[in-house]
Amino acid sequence: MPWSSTHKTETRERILHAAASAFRAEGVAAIGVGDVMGRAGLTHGGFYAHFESKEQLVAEALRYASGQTTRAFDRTAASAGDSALDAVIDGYLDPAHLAHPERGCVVASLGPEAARGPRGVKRSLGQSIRARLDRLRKLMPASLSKRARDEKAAGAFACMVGGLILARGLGEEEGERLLEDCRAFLHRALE
Amino acid sequence: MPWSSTHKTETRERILHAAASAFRAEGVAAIGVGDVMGRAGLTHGGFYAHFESKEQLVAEALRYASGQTTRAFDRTAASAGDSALDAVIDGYLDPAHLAHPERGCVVASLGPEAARGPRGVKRSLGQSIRARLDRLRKLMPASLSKRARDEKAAGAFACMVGGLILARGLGEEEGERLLEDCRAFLHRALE
DNA sequence: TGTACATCAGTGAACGCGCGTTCACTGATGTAC
DNA sequence: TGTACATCAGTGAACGCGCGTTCACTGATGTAC
Repeated sequence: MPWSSTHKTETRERILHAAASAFRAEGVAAIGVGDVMGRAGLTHGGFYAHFESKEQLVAEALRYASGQTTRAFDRTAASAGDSALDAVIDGYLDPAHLAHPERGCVVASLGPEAARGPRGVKRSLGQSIRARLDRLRKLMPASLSKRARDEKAAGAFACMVGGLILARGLGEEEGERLLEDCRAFLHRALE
Repeated sequence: MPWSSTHKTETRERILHAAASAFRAEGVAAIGVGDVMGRAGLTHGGFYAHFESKEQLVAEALRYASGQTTRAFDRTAASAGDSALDAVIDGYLDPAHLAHPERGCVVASLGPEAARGPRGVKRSLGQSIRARLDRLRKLMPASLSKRARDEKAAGAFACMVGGLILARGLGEEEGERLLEDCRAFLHRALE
C-alpha cells in the first residue's frame, strides 16, 4: 500500500476540522463543498473520496464540533473544582465565545438551520444538545432531586444558547452587556 | 389611474406575509424568490416591481414577522391581567409554538442565520430582539430596580429563545418535556 | 542500493440544475369622451 | 350608457452564475526484485 496507512484518515480529519469551522462561522447553506476543501488545502474534486455527500459532511462536522465543545466543557469544569457549574456558564456566556462562533457551540451557531435539515443532520444536532444537557445535569448540586436537576440543566442551557444567540444578533457592544445580564441572571437562578 | 389605489400595497403585503411564513418555516437560504411569489399566488417575474432584491425582502419580512409577534405578546399580556409575565412565558414556551415556527418568533427560527446576513437583515433582527426585550422589561414587577428588571428580562428572553430552539432540535416528544422544564425553571427564577 | 511497478489520494474539466435578476410583453382596469 | 384608450400590475422566457456531483486523469508513494 503506497501512502502511509494514516494518511487518508488524517486528510479526512482535516476536511472535517475545516468544515466544522466554516459551517459554524458562515452557516451550512453559505459554505460549499469547494469552500471546505479549499480551507483544508485541497481541491473540490477529491471530496467524494472521503464523503458520500455534502449532507453526510454536515452531519459529521456537527458531531466533530460537538466533540470539541464537550472537551472544552470538561476542561473548564475540571480546572474550576467546586465552582465548575459557574465556570462553565461564564465560559459559555463569554465575549470570546460571542466573537468566535467558528470554534464555539454548534447549537448556538447552527441550531435552527440544522433542526430544519435532513434526518442525519437533525440527529447530529439532537445528540449534541443531549450531550450538553447531560454534562450540565452532572454539574448540578447532588443535594437536589433528579427532577430539580433536570429542570435547572434545561433552563440553564436554554439561557446559555439563547443568550449567545441574542448577543450575536445585537452586535458586539450591546451583546456583551446582554451576556453579562444573562450570567448574573443564571447565577442567581441556580443559587 | 387604473387599478385601485390600494391594490399594489395589498399585493406587496401578501408577498411579505408569504415570505415571513416561508422563511420562518424553512429558512432564508432554502426559500427562493419564486417560492415566495408562488405562495402569494403570483409568478416570480413580478417580484422586482415590489422589492429591490431578495435581501430587501428578507429584511422587511423579518420586520413584518416581528410585528406579528409583538401583537401576539400584547394580546396575551392584555388578557392575562396580573399574571401577564407568566402568560407571555407560557405562551412562548408552548407546544403550539414549537410545532409552528412559521407563525412564531423570528428570533428563534432565524436568529443565527439572520445575524450572519447582510447589514439590513441583521439590523431587522436586532430591532426584533430589542422590541421583545422592551416588552418583557415592562412586564417585570415595578418593585424591582431598573438593573434587576434589565437582568431578568434578558435572562428570561434568552431562556425562551434558547428553550424553543433546543426543543425544536430535540423533536416533538423530547422537546415538549424540555419546554416544560424551561417554563418551570423560569417561573421559579422570576418569583 | 537502485529501479520498475502497482496503487490510489488528489486534480480539474465538465455536467445539470436552480437560483436571483432582467426585460419585452400582455391584458385587466379606471377614465375621458 | 357605451366605447376607445392609456396605464401599469403581473407574466414568462431568458441570462449568467455558483452549486453539488461525476469522472478520466495525474503523479506521489511504498513495495518487490
